[in-house]
Amino acid sequence: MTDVQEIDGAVKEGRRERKRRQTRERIEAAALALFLEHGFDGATIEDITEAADVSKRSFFDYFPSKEEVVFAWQDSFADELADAVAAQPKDASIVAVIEGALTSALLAAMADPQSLAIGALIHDTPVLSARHQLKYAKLETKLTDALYARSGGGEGELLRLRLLSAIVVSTVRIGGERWNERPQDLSLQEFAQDLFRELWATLADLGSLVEQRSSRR
Amino acid sequence: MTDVQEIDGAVKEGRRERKRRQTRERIEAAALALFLEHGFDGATIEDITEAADVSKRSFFDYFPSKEEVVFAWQDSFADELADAVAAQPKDASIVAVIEGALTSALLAAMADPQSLAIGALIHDTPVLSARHQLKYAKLETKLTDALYARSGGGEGELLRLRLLSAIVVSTVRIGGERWNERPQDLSLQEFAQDLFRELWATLADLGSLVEQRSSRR
DNA sequence: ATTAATTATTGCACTAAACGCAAAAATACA
DNA sequence: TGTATTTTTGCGTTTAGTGCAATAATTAAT
Repeated sequence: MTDVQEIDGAVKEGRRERKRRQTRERIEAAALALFLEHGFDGATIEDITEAADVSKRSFFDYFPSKEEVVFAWQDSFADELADAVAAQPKDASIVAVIEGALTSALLAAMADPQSLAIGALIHDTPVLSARHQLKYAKLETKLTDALYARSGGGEGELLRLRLLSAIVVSTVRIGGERWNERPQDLSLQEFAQDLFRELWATLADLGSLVEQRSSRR
Repeated sequence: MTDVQEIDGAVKEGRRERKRRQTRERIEAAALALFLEHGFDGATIEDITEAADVSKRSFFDYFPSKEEVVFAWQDSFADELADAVAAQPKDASIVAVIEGALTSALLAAMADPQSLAIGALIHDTPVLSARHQLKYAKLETKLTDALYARSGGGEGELLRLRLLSAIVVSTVRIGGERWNERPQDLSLQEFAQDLFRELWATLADLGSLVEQRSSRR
């Protein structure tokens, strides 16, 4: 008789997969702990592999670089956001879609209590900051794709959706920065509400400013 | 008799400063040429220093890292933009200020014929892409500061200006990507005009969308 | 259970980036 | 000319990251 097999249509993880996942988690945990204690540059890969009890060489079998360990935990955010966009009611306006999807994705992502400490680590490690910005760029393209797939307009729509995505992602980024800086007297949910309120208000103001301008011509 | 001295209040560069500048330029030119020929990773610092005829160690006396050579040439853009913002007429609307300042700063920056090739280099070198995003982040804060200094509103204005800056910088970034991708049948000036027209139109649309939404409540 | 095929882990050697330090060379100045 | 200052260099060291081949663990087949 073979080991473990399908149960509900999906293949269950055997010893191999399980061990691999455990090792990966061990490395990740050791790395984050050391980074938070000694800073990103203050912890070498050897320190990490020693703490996780694997060879230095194996580290690179699990993560392509030292930086990636830091960002691995939030790799799924963009996909979750895209799913949340697709899950919004079909007749909702684009504004409502964004606010709904973003809020739910954000609440899910910020559930991790470590996220604040990691945010601080990223904030004061230049190379991590740079890498972090890339995340936002990817998030932006994913969001654009999700919105485009939704309201399947023509190609002319693409630039606008791209701009809209950029605006939304920027809002998230700026909101994140504020959230990390300020003493939080608000719940995350309230915070997100306020942030979006401010965003929509700003857009409304800008919109009317622009209207004035073009009508004056 | 001493060497060279003041002429119009400013100290002129002596042999030392001149040589240092020349060496810096030599390294920069050699590096860019090699990067464009063999890719960023395909050219080692030794290759560069050999071509520039300086010791490997000296490289780091001029540039803190290999990456910085690529970005050194555009270090001044953010400052030029800030200056351009300050130089706009006092009574201009914020929309006009941004369009005017951005256009003039962009035209100046894109004058360098190498900028396109460098853009391509950055585009397909992940570590450079990441670093490049940081540039936009810095640009954003500088723009926010410049706008804030201009229309010296209260602190409540800050978040809005930050959002606006983010929107504008995103527009520039997306525009830059388009500019690099597409075959350019337009002059940069026309291109910038079209881009801003699209931005303002998008903002106007969004603005009215948001108005509808909040009035429906 | 034994064996064969996969896959994971490791050790070792190697390249290249980046830093510290002190000697040597170039430059400025008196 | 001589002396102080700054620049350049050489050398050694650390660390990230890769390639490769040997070894160990796991799975699958007989």
